[in-house]
Amino acid sequence: MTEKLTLNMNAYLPLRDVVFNTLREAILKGELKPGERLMELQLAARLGVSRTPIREAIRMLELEGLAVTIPRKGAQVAKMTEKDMEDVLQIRQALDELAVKLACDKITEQQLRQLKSAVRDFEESTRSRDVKKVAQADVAFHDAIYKAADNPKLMNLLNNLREQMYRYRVEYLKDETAYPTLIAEHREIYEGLLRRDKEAVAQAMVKHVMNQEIVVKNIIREQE
Amino acid sequence: MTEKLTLNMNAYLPLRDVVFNTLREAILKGELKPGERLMELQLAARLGVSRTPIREAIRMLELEGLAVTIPRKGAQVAKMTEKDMEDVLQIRQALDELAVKLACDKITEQQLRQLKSAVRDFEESTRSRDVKKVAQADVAFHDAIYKAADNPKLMNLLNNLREQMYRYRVEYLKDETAYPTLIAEHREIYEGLLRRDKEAVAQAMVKHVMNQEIVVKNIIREQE
DNA sequence: AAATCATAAAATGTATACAAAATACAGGAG
DNA sequence: CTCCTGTATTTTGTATACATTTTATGATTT
Repeated sequence: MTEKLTLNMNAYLPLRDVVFNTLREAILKGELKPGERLMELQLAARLGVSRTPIREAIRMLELEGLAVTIPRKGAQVAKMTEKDMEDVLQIRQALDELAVKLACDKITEQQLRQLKSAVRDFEESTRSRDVKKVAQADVAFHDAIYKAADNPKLMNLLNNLREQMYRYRVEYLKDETAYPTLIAEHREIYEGLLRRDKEAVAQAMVKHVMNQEIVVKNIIREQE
Repeated sequence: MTEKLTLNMNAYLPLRDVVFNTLREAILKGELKPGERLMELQLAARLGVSRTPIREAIRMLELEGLAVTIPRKGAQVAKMTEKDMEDVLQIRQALDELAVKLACDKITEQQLRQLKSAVRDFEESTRSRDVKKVAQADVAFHDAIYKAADNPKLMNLLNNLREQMYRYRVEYLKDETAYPTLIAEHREIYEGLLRRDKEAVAQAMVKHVMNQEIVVKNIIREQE
């Protein structure tokens, strides 16, 4: 529990949002560890604000599944067991399949071009050896598909699910031997969308998520 | 905006939770209408509490998608357009399909018996002509499947999606001519699970949700 | 009559104070 | 030494006060 947290003071955004973003980042980066208590007074002192915005930010973290609070006992950073991860990945698989199927019907020519360059950017990023960059490029690829699916609620859910496994995903992307497979899968998905071959893209996406599942589960097992 | 709201004072539950439940009910029952502003001071006065628990309850309503807040402008009851409803139903379809497939693998003998009686209860409820009862029995049927799927996060999501269309669902269940179809579909799903025929249950469930989609969309169109 | 601006009223944002509950801790009993 | 138990401390829950922003009002101008 280091003294790292600092607010990214954006004059106008309500403090609860600034605090929320700060805590969210800290949780995703692992600075606040799973199971760690989120004590209002302490956080308030560290961030130099009152308890009010802290409390509201915590309610918002619950919304994202990043914190769990027990009445009159306080909040802690959400823990994630292997089973939890399996559960999340099952859902992601179903929703990613849905997203790519919807995208198949609705994607525009322009969005196809954007997706193509996202595929290319991802390939390039893997050559940079910068895991953070790789992760970002991967997010961009999937976001392009989500946008094409034209279902904001679905996009929201998927972003949220992705966030819940962020920490493990970063670990996952450190394994450079996986890059060729990932690149190939991205290409396959892109080409399926280009041909608007719904069955093919659905299958490719399911495979893509399934591969992640296997690796991520291994990572969790190793950690224990 | 009637003076209806009253707190169900449960001595121990934090006020934010009591307020949350109260407002949630009011929104689902239609006492607080889509687009209506949720003003803290006013709600606080009506419910006889301070603004603090109101504010936290509003944050929690956002979590459920029942309220939307704009910084420095306040919260309002979430509106739902036909497109929103379509989006929700697409997601529901995918996740209900997932749930029933998972249930196919995991459902126990005991849970099968419970599901059977849920099917029977639903049939009986339709004879009662009490829409509220019918809705409850329908919820019980689906919950039995969700429980069998053994994925709490999935159950959570599905309950949440169901909640978001509660008002329309009740309208939907007022149409008695739909009952025979519903009963037949429930039976079909149950029998598929009994045979553990994954393809059959998935198909039956997709059909079931699709039928709802058609009817609910008609209802929305009529309202406009 | 419509538009604009100044001012007043009301609403949200934040901090703080006090109450109630949970936790930690020390001392004593067994 | 372990287990209670009661007290002190910490933490959460709630109300309230004040600051800031938004919204409403109404007079004034065109």
